[in-house]
Amino acid sequence: MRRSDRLSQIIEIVQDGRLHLARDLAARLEVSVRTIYRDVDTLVASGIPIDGERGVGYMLREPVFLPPMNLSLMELEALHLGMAIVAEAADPELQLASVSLASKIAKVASARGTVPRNWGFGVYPFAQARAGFKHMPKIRAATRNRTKLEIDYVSLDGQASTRLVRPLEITYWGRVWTLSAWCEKRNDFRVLRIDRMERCEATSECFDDEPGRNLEDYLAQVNAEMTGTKDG
Amino acid sequence: MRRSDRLSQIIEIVQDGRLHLARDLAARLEVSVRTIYRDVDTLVASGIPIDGERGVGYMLREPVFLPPMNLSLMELEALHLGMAIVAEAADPELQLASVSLASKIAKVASARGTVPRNWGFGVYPFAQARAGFKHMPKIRAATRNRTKLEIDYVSLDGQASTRLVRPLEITYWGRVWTLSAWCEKRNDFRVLRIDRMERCEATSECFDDEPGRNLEDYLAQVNAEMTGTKDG
DNA sequence: ATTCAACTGACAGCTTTTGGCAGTTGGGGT
DNA sequence: ACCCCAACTGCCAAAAGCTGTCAGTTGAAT
Repeated sequence: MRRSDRLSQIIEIVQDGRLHLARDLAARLEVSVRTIYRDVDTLVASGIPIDGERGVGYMLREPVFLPPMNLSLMELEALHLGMAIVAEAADPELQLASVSLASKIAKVASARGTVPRNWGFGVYPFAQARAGFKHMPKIRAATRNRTKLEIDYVSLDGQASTRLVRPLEITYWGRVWTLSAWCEKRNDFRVLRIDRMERCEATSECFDDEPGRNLEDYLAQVNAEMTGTKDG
Repeated sequence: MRRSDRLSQIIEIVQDGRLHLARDLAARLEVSVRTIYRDVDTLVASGIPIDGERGVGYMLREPVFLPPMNLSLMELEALHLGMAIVAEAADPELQLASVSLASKIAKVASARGTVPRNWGFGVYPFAQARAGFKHMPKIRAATRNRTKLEIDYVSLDGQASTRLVRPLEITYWGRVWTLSAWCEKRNDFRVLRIDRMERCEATSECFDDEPGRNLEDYLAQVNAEMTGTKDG
């Protein structure tokens, strides 16, 4: 058995929440006690929270260990969404857990361009991630297929409007999903909160990657705003 | 630098989505090219999706890599619940992603006692994970505090009943949450689906760890059923 | 004070990893 | 058809890391 396999095995054994003696682990894995001490050392050094107490034994503090894993973008999104929902819907204990898990993941999966970086915007603490979530499939499909959307929207100050937009990018803000779009009505870029959309219909109207109205230019504009004159 | 550290570093480097030559990696990590080839082999063998093309270079196919992590039981539960909800509520693409993520996690975090192993039972495909979820805090608390619960229950065939139970273990079946409990009415162990509970109240009545009526004996009984005479 | 079991340091022997070398393979360009 | 590039493969000796044994020390509980 390779060393690395043995290390995972130690984790698996210790994971049951009960006490384990180095002696027993040694017997089970057919190595010397000394080696177990060294292995435990290695594991602790790489962040696995094994508590050892003299005269007592070993125990894993946090009972579940997630080995390295690959996620598709979609899976990461599902995870974020799930945590967002649980954070609001479930009982306080689970809320805490989902928030802490989300932050663990966020800390770790911040590869450029995959998870939207949190710009300085305020996060809207009152919104529900679930609200208006029913529109997501349509919006996602329209964004992919480059078809325009017709949206009944109610802005935060209660103003209702109907607009035709070119969906560019869906962004998740921690608790709120937004759609960055080119608004044909205002003839400008707009960020629409998905939970404020009363109605959302796909149209048969397609749109092209017109300069000045595409995602790239939108992002460029946002970046300019962030680095340039910072005026309300 | 240890080998395992080098492996993680390779992942980190390759994660940027751009092309990398073995030669460059070798220079950066101060090892020979030969070693890089071997390392990439190791990584691919352990499931990290690195694409290598002759004459081109290396790239990571899936852009998000989750390094090893420690989760509390509660966090794992939040994750499972979140995936269960997303699997039902969201659009098809996200559904797929949440299911595949859930199975990845399940495959990996299947330590005895932490995540309930999937016995041969049928999984109820029609239920909603969210249904009856409002009872979860009470049930969880009662399970921890060893206080009995009074439950209005409607079985699958429509039979309504009110029972006093000792909550022993909450189990997640992929789409349904159940409570394994000692039922004072039937004087036997019962598995109650949480989404079929109409009402669920904590009582002030505590219970002790009586042999024959505790979790250990319940699990033993289930195990006996699984390994012994397999009769409907 | 004794016991228990986690820990530590040292050293010889063993296993794995590494670098270098000499190839092969597949794709793209000329 | 030819060449070039860079991923890949097999082989071997040297280097590095891992392991077991042994002889201790430490901290906590009894």
